[in-house]
Amino acid sequence: MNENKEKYEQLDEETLFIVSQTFKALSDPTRIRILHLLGEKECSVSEIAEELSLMQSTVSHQLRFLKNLRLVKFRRAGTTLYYSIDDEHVMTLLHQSIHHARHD
Amino acid sequence: MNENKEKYEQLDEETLFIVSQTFKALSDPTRIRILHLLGEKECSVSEIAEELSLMQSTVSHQLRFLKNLRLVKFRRAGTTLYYSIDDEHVMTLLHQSIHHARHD
DNA sequence: GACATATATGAGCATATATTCATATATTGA
DNA sequence: TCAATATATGAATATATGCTCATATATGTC
Repeated sequence: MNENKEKYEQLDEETLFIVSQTFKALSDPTRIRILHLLGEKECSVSEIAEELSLMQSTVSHQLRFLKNLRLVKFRRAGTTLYYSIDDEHVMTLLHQSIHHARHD
Repeated sequence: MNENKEKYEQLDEETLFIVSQTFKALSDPTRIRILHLLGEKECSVSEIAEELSLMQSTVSHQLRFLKNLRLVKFRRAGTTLYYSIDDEHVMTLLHQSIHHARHD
C-alpha cells in the first residue's frame, strides 16, 4: 500500500544554470591559471599576459568572461586596469579542487 | 636592493589538467543532473533516463564519461547495471555550488 | 589635437562537445 | 539456441568554445 520509493526532487532550471556556468568558468586551463594568479595578487591585463605567457587578446577575452560571471572585478589607474578576485566562494572551490588533485 | 615582488608559483601541468577535467565534468547540465540524482540513490541506466527524461543513449554516453573520471561506479545485477557515486569529494564541490547558487 | 600606451572587441578558424540514430554486445530464461 | 531485455558504442551532425589577428576604444601626455 505504502510505496517505498521517495520522489526525487529535481534541481530547478535556474540553479542548474548557475551551477553549470560556475563550473564552466573553472573548466578551462587558461581561466584556472588567471584565477589562480589573481588569487595571489591583483594584476593588470598585461601583467597577467606576461606572467602566464598569453596573448593580451586572449587574456582580455577571458577576463570579460570572468567579469560577466562576477568572478573578477577591476579598478582603473590611468590606462591600466587592475583585476582582482570578486567571488571568494568560487576561489574556495578552486583551491579545494587543487588540493584534492595534488593529494591523490 | 631587495625586490619586493615575490615570484608567482605557477600551477603545474598535471594539477591543471586534473582540476580542469574535474570541473569540466561538472560544467554540463546533463551530467550535473545525473550526479545529483545518483547522490540521492543508486540507479540503473534506464531509471536515470526515465527520471531525468533523457535518452538511454545520452545517459550511457555521459556515464561513460563520468566513469572514466572515476566519479561514478557500477555493480551488475543480471542485465541491469546500477550506478552510484564514486567520488565524494567531487560531490562535495557540487553540493557546495548548489547551496551557493541558491543562497545569493 | 596628435600621439603613445593599455585594453577591448569582432571576425574567422580550428577544435571540442553533446545529442541522436542505428546497431552491437551482454545477460537471462525458455 | 533463440528471444527478450538492458546497456554500450560508433558515426553523423549541430553547436559551443578558445585562440589569433586586425582593429577599435579609452586614457594620459605633450
